Amino acid sequence: MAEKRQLTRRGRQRRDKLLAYATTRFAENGYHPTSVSDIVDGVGVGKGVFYWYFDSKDQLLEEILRDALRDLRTTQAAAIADATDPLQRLEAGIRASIRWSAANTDIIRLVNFGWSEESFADVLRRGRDIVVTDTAHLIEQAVDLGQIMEGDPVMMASAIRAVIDQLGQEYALGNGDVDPEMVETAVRMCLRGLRG
Amino acid sequence: MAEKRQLTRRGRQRRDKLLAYATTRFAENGYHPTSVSDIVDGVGVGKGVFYWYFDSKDQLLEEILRDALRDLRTTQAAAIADATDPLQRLEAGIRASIRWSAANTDIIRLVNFGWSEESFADVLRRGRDIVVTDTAHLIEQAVDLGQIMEGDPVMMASAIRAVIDQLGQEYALGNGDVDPEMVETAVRMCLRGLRG
Amino acid sequence: MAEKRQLTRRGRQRRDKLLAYATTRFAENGYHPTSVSDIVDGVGVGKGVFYWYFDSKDQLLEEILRDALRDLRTTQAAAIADATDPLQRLEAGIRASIRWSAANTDIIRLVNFGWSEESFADVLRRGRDIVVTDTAHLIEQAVDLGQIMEGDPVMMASAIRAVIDQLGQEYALGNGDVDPEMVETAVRMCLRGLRG
Amino acid sequence: MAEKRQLTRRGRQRRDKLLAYATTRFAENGYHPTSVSDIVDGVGVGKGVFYWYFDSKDQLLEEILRDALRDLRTTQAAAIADATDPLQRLEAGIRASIRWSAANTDIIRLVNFGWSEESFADVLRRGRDIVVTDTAHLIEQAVDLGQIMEGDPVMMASAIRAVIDQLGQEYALGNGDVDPEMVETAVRMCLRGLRG
DNA sequence: AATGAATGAGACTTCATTCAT
DNA sequence: TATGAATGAAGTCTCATTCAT
Repeated sequence: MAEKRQLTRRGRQRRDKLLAYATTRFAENGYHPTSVSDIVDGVGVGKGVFYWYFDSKDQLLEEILRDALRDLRTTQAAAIADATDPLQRLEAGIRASIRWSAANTDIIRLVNFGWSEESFADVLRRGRDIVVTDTAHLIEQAVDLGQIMEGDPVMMASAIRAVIDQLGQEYALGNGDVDPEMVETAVRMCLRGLRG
Repeated sequence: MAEKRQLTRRGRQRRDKLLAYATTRFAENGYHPTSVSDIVDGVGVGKGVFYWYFDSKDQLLEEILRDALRDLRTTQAAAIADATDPLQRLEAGIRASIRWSAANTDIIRLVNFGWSEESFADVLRRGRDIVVTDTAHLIEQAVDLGQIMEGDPVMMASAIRAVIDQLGQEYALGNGDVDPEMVETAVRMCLRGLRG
Repeated sequence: MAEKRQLTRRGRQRRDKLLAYATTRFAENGYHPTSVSDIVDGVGVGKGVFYWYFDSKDQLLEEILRDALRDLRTTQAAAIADATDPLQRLEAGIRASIRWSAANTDIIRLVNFGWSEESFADVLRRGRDIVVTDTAHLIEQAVDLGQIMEGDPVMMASAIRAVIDQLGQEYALGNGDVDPEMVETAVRMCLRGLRG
Repeated sequence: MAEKRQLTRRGRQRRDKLLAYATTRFAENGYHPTSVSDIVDGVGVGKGVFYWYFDSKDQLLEEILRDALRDLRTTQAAAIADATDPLQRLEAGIRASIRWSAANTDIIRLVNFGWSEESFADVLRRGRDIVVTDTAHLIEQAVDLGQIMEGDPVMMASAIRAVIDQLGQEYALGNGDVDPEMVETAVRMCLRGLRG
């Protein structure tokens, strides 16, 4: 219901505010320790507002996760559009992902949490499979061209994603900036490792 | 209180049983969704027993995490004891870690969860710093010998750990076995990436 | 406020639509489980409209009940107008009541519910006392004429009403029709029982 | 769960106390207006106690209704056991039912309410069918013996039950006593009406 | 030692009602 | 007039923890 409600501009703003505040609090405090009351108090609205815009607390987190993974994928797609060489596309994707990761450390934390409960893990599996599959395709192409060594492309893609998330989150400088050395380290770890 | 109690042999068995069952349930179901009642019902004891052996549910998880990280460190130390060459010690450590990871997927899930709440993250930070520092030391030695390229050793160690956890968990075959190809992929991704 | 508002023709139609829809839903679903939102959504108007026409959800039910009892009394009065003999008037009243009961099973259900909460029971007491008193008067007259045996007329009237409501509701055939055999059974149960 | 818990004597007493208090409050105040808090506060226990003994507020009412109908049936069965003549058994049953009705006005109110919501009506249908069927059997036998006039026995049984409930509730004198004149009126209304 | 009944704060959620637009 | 966003009190229910037995 709340899902399909037609929102006015002000409505959409409120919803976004709740979404943003909840994301921050969930990441800071943990999902369960953060109550719906905390959220609405923080935004300064009544408790009913929350349920006007969202079906439930669970559904809110699912939406945060789904949106985030969709956003990541869009970002990656845009980043690799310019290059044509698979290896260059791979590198561009990695760089974009790290930046995204550093700019969304809250989300990374939430994703980490999400894997710990089956209902959220379902959402994540769907979303992550897409992202990993995209990368795996590039790897396959690079393998076909002899650019990188053979091996299970999905496994490699998975490892790459792990490095990106970990470093992106751990070495974010705040306000979305990234330590450039970290980006180079990540790229190097991934690509030199892949090269034949 | 419960921490220092002197336990009989039967007492220690009970405690271990609770610990093991809780680990499994937390990993399957999530920490918060698993109630203390679930745990004691599953083990077939009364609720008082739980609070006889543990101060609180939180403290139980902290103990699980602490024990696990200590166990991992011990395992790694044993694995690298035989070799003397830093790079060989690194490789041995990676292989041992992956096996450990695959044999303890439950724990990896719990660790993932633990990072999402500050009180548990504290415990993890302490434990993981040790593990990562161990690896970083090896990397430094290898760098000094010119075996691998220069760079922030802690950052590299962090990336390695990410790959290990991810692949170890994702490609565990059940009952602690590991896909050998996966181990090779992980080692290769880590080491070739590091080599000059 | 809403009580005395002067309504346009369209206004009255809307109000009646709300009244009718609410009656049906309350009867089907129960009063409390049916929310004001259910009602306005079902009629296809905004929530403000509801509070334009009714002071509250409670007041709406009170009005439904009051209207219904008034309608029943009017129906009965019309039905017994033709006859002059008390016993014949009684019988005519019973027949009319049963038909009304069968045509208003929704209302009977709501009346049943109404007795379970004091504020509605107040309304019902007032309305039902009138109906029962009317019947009791007829009984008194019949007793005076020796047509039926002596006894507390109010009590007898009360029993008659119980039979009518029960059979009327239970053996309604839908769309207001009544099983003729049921009417005869009811009349017989009431009158033969009364006769000296 | 709560359903099957093995209760100590003290446990059963507590449960019964809650059951009794809830019945009274539901009857006085209405089911929905009476909150679980009202009940536990009234009995002077914590809120968790309620959910230790009952699965939900709904389930509690269902149990009240089921127990009551079972009790009524038992009472009726005991009352008619002595007589052998169908008509005498019928009369004995009516007298017993009225006494029961007068002694359980709270229940009658709750039953009335129960019919207004489908989930409770289900329970009632099952319970009442049994009671009505018992009576209908006696009627059939009496018809076979030519003691009362022909007609749908279930319908007649239904009408009898309506009279009993109505008069029993309305003319209860408190503390379970009954106006004897009322009992006679009820018996007379029912039996003289049935006689051929 | 052990049990499991009891506690009560607090979680999520609903909904009658109000009011800005 | 009409809408539907907003309010917030109140409802049902859970669960970590305590404690009498």
